[in-house]
Amino acid sequence: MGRSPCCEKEAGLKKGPWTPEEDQKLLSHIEQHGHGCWRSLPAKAGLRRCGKSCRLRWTNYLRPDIKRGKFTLQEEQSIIQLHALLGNRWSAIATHLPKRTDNEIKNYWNTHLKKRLAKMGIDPVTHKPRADADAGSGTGARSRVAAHLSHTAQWESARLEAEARLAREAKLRALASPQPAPASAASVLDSPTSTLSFSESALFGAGAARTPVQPVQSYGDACEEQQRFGGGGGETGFAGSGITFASVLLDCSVAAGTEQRLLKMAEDEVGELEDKGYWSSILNMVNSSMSSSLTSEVAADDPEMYLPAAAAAAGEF
DNA sequence: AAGGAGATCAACCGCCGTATT
DNA sequence: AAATACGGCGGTTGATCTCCT
Repeated sequence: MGRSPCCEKEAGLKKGPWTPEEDQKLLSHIEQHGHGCWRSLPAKAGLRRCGKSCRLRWTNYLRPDIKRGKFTLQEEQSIIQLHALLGNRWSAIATHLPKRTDNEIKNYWNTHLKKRLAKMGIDPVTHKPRADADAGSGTGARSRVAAHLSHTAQWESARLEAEARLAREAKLRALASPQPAPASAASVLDSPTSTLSFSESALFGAGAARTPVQPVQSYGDACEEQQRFGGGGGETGFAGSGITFASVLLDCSVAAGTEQRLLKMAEDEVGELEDKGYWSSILNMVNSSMSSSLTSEVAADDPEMYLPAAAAAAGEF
């Protein structure tokens, strides 16, 4: 025998949109008793819904700490950056967007951002410029940026490796230290809908508070730039997200004190690159390409100058 | 004003990892 | 160790809304 069921499966449960009456029942029940076991909640609350439906309604709509309405530019930037870093891990992305649900972010990505990136010539899945987006481009800055983009595949594999490594380390740390993470830290890191563990959140920097990602370079600028170049020019937009992607990755490594290992890993990953300046050189390239057309808030030429900013920003990530 | 097309978003579905027995 | 429940996640659907002709 496995675990005993907390409630029996029931036929004839209601589906579809929730009525205000149902919302009220669910809301008042949770306010009074908490949700407890979702499976048994509908019966207790007098609802003819399955527990799953109740949980979804609560987490995506009824929770008081949910922000609704239009996404701000900064939120858009954060989503794009985080998507480049994490892929379709909506709950993980939601962890870094206070008061936004994973469902809302997912919907916004699918209906708005994906299309916008595609319009800018960026593949929304890989965050790399589409092959056809280069056709007809010829300006110096854009060519230079395009030349740098071959590194993105290396970035991608290095990123995945780094993520896995940091997750492993976080898990080991959690196992090594018997005392649980402070409740405050855990709670700040939780998103309204995500149950992402503290150890997983540690991916983004040990002890980092959960605040929105502070973009180093404005996605808005990239959009403007894209408009200036016209619809086909995706490279600039990509460079815009690329530099923040770089900063995000560096932020993680600096904050977690793993930059040396990350550098080593990157070297292994990109065999043809020989020295530890790999990440710095990428940053340099991206920065220099950006500096030709965009005003960057980071040191454009010297990656060493960039690092303190990254370390400072790590606290925000 | 009517109808069609596209956009939006709440909700469902199926799968997976973890907890429990 | 195996079986099962449960909660959570990401993908998808379909009802509704908005815009265009």
